[in-house]
Amino acid sequence: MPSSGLEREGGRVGIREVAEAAGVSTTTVSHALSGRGKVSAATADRVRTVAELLGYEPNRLASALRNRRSGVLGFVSDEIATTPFAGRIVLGAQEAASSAGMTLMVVNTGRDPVVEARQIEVLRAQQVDALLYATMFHRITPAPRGFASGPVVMVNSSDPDGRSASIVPDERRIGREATALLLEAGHRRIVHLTIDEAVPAVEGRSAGHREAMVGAGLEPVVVAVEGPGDAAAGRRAMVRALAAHPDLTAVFVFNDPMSMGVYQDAFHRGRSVPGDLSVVSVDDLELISAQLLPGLTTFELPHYEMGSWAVEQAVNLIGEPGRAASSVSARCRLVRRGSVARPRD
Amino acid sequence: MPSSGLEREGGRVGIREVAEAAGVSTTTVSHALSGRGKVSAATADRVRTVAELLGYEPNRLASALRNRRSGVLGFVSDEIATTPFAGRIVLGAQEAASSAGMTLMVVNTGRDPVVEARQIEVLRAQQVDALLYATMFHRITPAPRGFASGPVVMVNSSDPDGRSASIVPDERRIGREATALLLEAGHRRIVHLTIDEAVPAVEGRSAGHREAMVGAGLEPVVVAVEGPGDAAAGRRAMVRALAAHPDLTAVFVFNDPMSMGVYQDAFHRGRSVPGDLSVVSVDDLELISAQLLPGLTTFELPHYEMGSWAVEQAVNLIGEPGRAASSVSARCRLVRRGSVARPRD
DNA sequence: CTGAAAGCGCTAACAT
DNA sequence: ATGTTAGCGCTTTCAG
Repeated sequence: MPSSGLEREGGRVGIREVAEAAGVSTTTVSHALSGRGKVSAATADRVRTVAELLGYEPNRLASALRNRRSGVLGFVSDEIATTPFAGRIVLGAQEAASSAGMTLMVVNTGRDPVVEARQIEVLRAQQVDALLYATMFHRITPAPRGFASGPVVMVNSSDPDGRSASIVPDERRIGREATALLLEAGHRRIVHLTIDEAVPAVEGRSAGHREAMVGAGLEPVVVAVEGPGDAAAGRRAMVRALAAHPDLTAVFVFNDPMSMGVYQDAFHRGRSVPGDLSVVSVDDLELISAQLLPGLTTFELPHYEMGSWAVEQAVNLIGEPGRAASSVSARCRLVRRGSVARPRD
Repeated sequence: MPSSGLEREGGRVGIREVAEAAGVSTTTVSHALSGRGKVSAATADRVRTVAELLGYEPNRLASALRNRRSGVLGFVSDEIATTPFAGRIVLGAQEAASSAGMTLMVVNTGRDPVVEARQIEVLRAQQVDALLYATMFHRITPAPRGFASGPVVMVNSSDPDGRSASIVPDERRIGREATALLLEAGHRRIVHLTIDEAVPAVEGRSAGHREAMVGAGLEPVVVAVEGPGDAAAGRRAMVRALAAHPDLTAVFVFNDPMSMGVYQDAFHRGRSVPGDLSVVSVDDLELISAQLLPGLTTFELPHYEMGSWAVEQAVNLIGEPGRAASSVSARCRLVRRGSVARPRD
């Protein structure tokens, strides 16, 4: 920050210039600045002052080359532009990396295996110390091939054979807790609106729902429509649900876009949320959940936390080859807005 | 990709191992692989084959150190987690960088000047060749201080004194074209719904709207409510607009979240979109625009294009100190969905 | 057309 | 406590 005017006396100032100006060797400068070797407090101080005065800034490339450690984490994501999910993961990763003195190098694969391979190669060439492999939707997918130079941790996806560290949302728990919320509000005629894809998010939430219903002595009813899980799917699901169960009072919806469709259907029928229909959802896409009227009560997917956990994990694993790779399910926070109430009857 | 099994004969394979295996010097390998020096076709071929066989991968850090060019672009964004905008900019930047053989190092400032300064320092220490400075909302803001080692290009924001290269959306044109669209559909009683913030997006769109209205011999009417520009603001604006102009047939809305509020208001009044009310908007946040019923006709903000343009610009500027920094306004594409129709009367 | 050698900026044995 | 020195892996004069 201080612009002493002394900076850059005819060229970039490196450790050598500092050494010269302080009247010591480069070794001493290195030691003084890193605090590693033994340097007298006096010289250390002088070196630091001189360095600051000269506006010295270490060249991390040079030290990376020497240390065989770049201080850079490779972040590969399958998709970055469609939802704010990617941003939340990146942000979490970003901030954790920053606290660990590391930086993120971000690449995107667009879910193309060829691009993925090429991008991982780029990251490897940049000597990244670890690889974060993030997917925007919870999936089970093999860990990326071709990165052997350090730990790999998967974010929002997991390895079929659980060999890589990974963190995913606890889907089943979401299902249980969402249903419990409705149950506690006094609902009995609850239906779960979802899509029929064989992915962990669908299966987990559904399983959790069934579990909670059965636990309450109720018959679970699940309406699964063809995906993708958007507002149109939500409308279709609602139509089918009401056809079969005209007296339902609450729905647990797979995700926020579908919930938006549920609201649309309710409006068209002149039924009010939450007066005539309570809804709990999953995602907390604020663009939807906070803008809907009434606000949507929904479980936040823990993208930020998954990103930061993954970085912490990766950082701990760097340099410890055989460390146990832990796989974690993250609990999801409920964001209460206005879409759940006691049933009328 | 080929796993010959010969790779890593007891350690990382570098240019030296390749040289040895091919029976030439490291110089020749370097020349052969980069195509720069003069090497006979035969040796060049042999070197390439051997390199591939050994699974050789250049260490970009080493070459960066030597070349004083890292091949890395610093990407600093003010906010990355709330909208998909950031993702689109990053994606555009990402892909352009990739085609130019460069990589992106992403940092986030959370709009905190202290964090910003620190992050830029980190980027500088990583020897990034250029800096991209992106904001998620179009603003006028001074170019970042403290980066003198290469070009800076601003994305979605511009320098008050226009010294840095920058690209922003052509807001005024959006205003003109949106209004023209409504005019062409036959509307006359049009109101512009916006917020009262002194930012280029608000002012530009509004100016364009007035221009188009005046050009059509109509009196422009603008309803600006207090921000932020969310669904609630859209509802408030709609209430005020209808109070003053009960017979309006179309609205040009500042952004998609506000348009969502406009839809909500219309539903509550039992008026249909686009039957009773046409709406044109700006953003193309697909989470909203494609999920509303009917789909929202809206101008897409050119985030992807801005990201890629910025990278191309930066790449061209690297190594050309005194090059002219161009500032550009990007035209925005209209995405037609179902929210505009001819007026009833 | 090919190779020897210097050096990018930093760190860490190994002296002193 | 401080300095000498040898590299990290690559590129590039400059000689041959």
